[in-house]
Amino acid sequence: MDTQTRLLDVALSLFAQAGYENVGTQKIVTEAEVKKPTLYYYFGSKQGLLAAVLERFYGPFIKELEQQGQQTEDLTGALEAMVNHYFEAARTHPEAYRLGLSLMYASAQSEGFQAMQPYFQQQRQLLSDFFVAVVPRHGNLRGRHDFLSVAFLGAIHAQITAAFSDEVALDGLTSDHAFRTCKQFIHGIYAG
Amino acid sequence: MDTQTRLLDVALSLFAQAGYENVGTQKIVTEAEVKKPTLYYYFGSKQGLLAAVLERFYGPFIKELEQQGQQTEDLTGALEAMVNHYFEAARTHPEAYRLGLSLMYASAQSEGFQAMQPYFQQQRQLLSDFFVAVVPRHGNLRGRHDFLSVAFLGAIHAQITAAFSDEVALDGLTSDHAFRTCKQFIHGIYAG
DNA sequence: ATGTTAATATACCGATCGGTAGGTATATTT
DNA sequence: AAATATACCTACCGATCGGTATATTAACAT
Repeated sequence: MDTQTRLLDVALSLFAQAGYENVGTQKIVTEAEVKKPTLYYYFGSKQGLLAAVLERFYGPFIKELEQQGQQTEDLTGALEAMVNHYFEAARTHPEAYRLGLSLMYASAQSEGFQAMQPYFQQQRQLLSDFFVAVVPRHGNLRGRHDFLSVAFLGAIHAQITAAFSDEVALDGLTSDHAFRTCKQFIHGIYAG
Repeated sequence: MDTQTRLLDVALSLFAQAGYENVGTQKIVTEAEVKKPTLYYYFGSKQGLLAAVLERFYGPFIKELEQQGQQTEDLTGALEAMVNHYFEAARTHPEAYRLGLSLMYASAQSEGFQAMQPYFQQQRQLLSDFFVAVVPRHGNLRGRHDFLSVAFLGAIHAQITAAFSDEVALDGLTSDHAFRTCKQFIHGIYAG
């Protein structure tokens, strides 16, 4: 494996485990078996390294999510597909997803938040656009697309966070779980 | 105002603005107009200071939440009361709430997460117990209390996070907003 | 007046932080 | 063969980190 990739892998792993601010560049290069200037040769700064780590995961993730948002005829189907997309990403790349989550909720001034913010806003915008596009077919959603996109993303994050916190219960993020999460969102708590 | 309180106020403010890991003890004592050993005289360590900051806010917060969870006859009313409790806390003590949120989603190994975890788990337990207690009156919730408590807390956090991120739109966390959040949770997206 | 304790300050510690100046071996291009 | 670019290295920087040994002051009880 080449040096760049090794640095990215190590950085992702350490950032996810201990938090971006708690991982020194020295620890990263030691574990990647290179010296410090090599890190700065490839990524320019610690921030640059974080940006590269995030782009590698969230770039493709959001691109795919965008395509699923196009399908606006079948509301239930589209929502379920999106939840599945999130769950699968969290299940197959838990470190990257966990890191992203922690950065989303970090303080607004922090380097970490600023690196993550673009991806977070893209998701919100994308979901908001989706609910707007869906309005013609579901008139009773009118004027609530912002509220709903926030609620939808919150519902997904909550389930993923819970899966993360219960040891390694990542296997719980199945398509069945996605179905229930989606159904709860659409029909409320009385729709078992 | 006495020295302890001044340290707690300054620490809360700085931790919330920049993140716990990004605030040095020197900055705290400078802003509180004391010297470093004074901080260590009262709180023993930086962690101890954080613990005291969190306890001052989340101690009373959870105690009140616990009382509201007792009322299990009126499901809708109780849920709405709890959402209102969260919203009011976030509106009146935005710094404390924001800090707590950021620590909840921090890496599990980090000092910050470990200081916040007890309060987070108490909330989850409390809500789970509530949904269990409610089952006799709402049989169709059976077996879903864990799922529902996660979803409910997620719904609340999502709305508060959104309010935090849109500049100072804290005023949006009204009882009307709480009503809508609660209704969405209970009846799903089709219940305008 | 004196001893005691609580509450501060001065001055410092070793460790680590992110980052860089400058050099070198190797491969590629001209 | 000369020039250039790539991919690393050794050795070091000033600043800041969390934390402390020790001295001093203020308040109060005896």
